[in-house]
Amino acid sequence: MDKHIVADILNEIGFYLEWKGESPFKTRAYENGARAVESLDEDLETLIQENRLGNVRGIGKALEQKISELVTTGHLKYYEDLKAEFPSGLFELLKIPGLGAKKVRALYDTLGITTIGELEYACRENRLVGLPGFGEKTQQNILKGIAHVRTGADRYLLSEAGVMAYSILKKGRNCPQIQSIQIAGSLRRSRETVKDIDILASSDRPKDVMEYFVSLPDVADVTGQGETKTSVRLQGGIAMDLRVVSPEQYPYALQHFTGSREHNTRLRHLAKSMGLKMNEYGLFRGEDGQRVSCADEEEIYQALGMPYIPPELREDTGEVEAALEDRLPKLVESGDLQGIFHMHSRYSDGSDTLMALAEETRRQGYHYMGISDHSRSAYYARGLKEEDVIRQQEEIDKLNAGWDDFHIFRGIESNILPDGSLDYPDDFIDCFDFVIASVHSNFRMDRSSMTNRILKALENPHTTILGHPTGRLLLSRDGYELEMERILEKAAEKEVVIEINANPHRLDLDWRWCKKVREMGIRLIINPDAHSVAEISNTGFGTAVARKGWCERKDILNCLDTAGMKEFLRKRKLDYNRKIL
DNA sequence: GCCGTTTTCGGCCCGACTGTTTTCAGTCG
Repeated sequence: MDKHIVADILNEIGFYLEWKGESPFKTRAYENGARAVESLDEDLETLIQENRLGNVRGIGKALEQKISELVTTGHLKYYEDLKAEFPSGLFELLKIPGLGAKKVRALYDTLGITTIGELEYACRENRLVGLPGFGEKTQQNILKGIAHVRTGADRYLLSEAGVMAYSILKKGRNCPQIQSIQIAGSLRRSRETVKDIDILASSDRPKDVMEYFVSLPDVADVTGQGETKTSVRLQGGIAMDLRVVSPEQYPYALQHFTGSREHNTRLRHLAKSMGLKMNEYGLFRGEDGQRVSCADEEEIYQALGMPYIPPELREDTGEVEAALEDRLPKLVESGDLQGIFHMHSRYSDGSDTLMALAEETRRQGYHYMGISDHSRSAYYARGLKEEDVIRQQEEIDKLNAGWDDFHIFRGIESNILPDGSLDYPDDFIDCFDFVIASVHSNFRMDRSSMTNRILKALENPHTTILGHPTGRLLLSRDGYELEMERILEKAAEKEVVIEINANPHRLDLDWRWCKKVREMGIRLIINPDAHSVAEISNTGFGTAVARKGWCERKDILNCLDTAGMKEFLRKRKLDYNRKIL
């Protein structure tokens, strides 16, 4: 059972318990449990089988038992009994911004509302006005909220949100009252999708700054405005929060608003145990309330007895413990990448020539690129027939002869056919320097068939890289069902490299798995999956994923220099030829 | 319901903003 479903059910239980007037700490325990499950970086079923679920922070005996029952049997009696006490639909109402358990209950108790449709009707009939705790404004906001929920756009790709955020940031830098300004929140942590944009600024004149922002043409609607915080919705539909603090408060506020909430909660607990109080305005000594002076985030972490934790790691997945024990990874950086693989040219479905791709890649400071157009069965993408491959390789050889500081590797993105075989016969496929094996068809196989299909591709000695391992498209398509642990074990055994596909719609492998992959000694490669010159810069999103996945330079194959990469690929082919002899 | 160098009971992170209220509950992050 998918962990997101389990988390939803725990949240739903929390909602019912709150409704019933249970202890707020108990309802929070369910919500914390839901978050803990949501952010697991291991397979839930494995954790249960190995009896390790109870070790997860936030999951105690009771939740362990309930989650186990739910996952192993597909049912949870406690939940089903509880749910039966309530009309269906109530939980859906929580999706509307501004509605929580208390207000939903009030709507039900007074007007009998159980669905979003009924709620909308009641608002249009003006029935909410006059209810205790409700008024004209609340009713309007609920209608707006319903409209927004119906658009379905509650999350945005990192790339999309990033573009909008940078545009705002740029304008903010033109505001003379602003001293410092920076993107915070999940965007700064490079989450693959974000719900909103958080911008933090420092100024001695916060009011002017607020006014400057709400008057920007990007702002479609102001949803809240206070002395230090303004909330707006931008033209593109995404919500943005702007916080303004004083220059002295800025480092603390940056740390605070970068989050994650879970990371900050951990830090505040730790601070408390050290006799300190921590909030967005500072780190304060308990005895005299004096601020511990910190010039930047680094000094805040130092004051808490640990080295600086980069934003990408601040997800409460062990980074605080690692920092305290001084075993944080030295994260890979964009400048560490020496070259990029997985590029499509006009030979298949790319829009630029080999020459154009090579020139731009070289211009961006890389020393090599790996061309991998689609293989022959990819009709939809004009996959290469054998004679096309030969033609392309001749062109590559010619181009390579013209450079001494750049190299094009000759590869292919081979479809993994439904039976797990690759797309060209063995005696032909040997002509490539590398092969990226990817699934592009028959996504709806059952878990075990899909796993076996990919395992077979990994067994194939020609497979150098496993491309976009889950096939997910963020916000539109879940990845195919597969047993990732078995895939990874096989990749480790066969020394197959796992791709971090940097296309912002994919970001696949997910960062939550990357940590495990590197612990297993498997190498990852950050690939743009570029179909044009413009998409070469996607690579940066892949680097962000690698950083979120705790990866160091040594974990990433394309940190090898040209000679190292040539040697790596040559050795793999040698090993293969030895095996077939 | 969870958790623990204050450890098996007794706490549980912290603050901003809104809308309704006339001092604060609810929601959000």
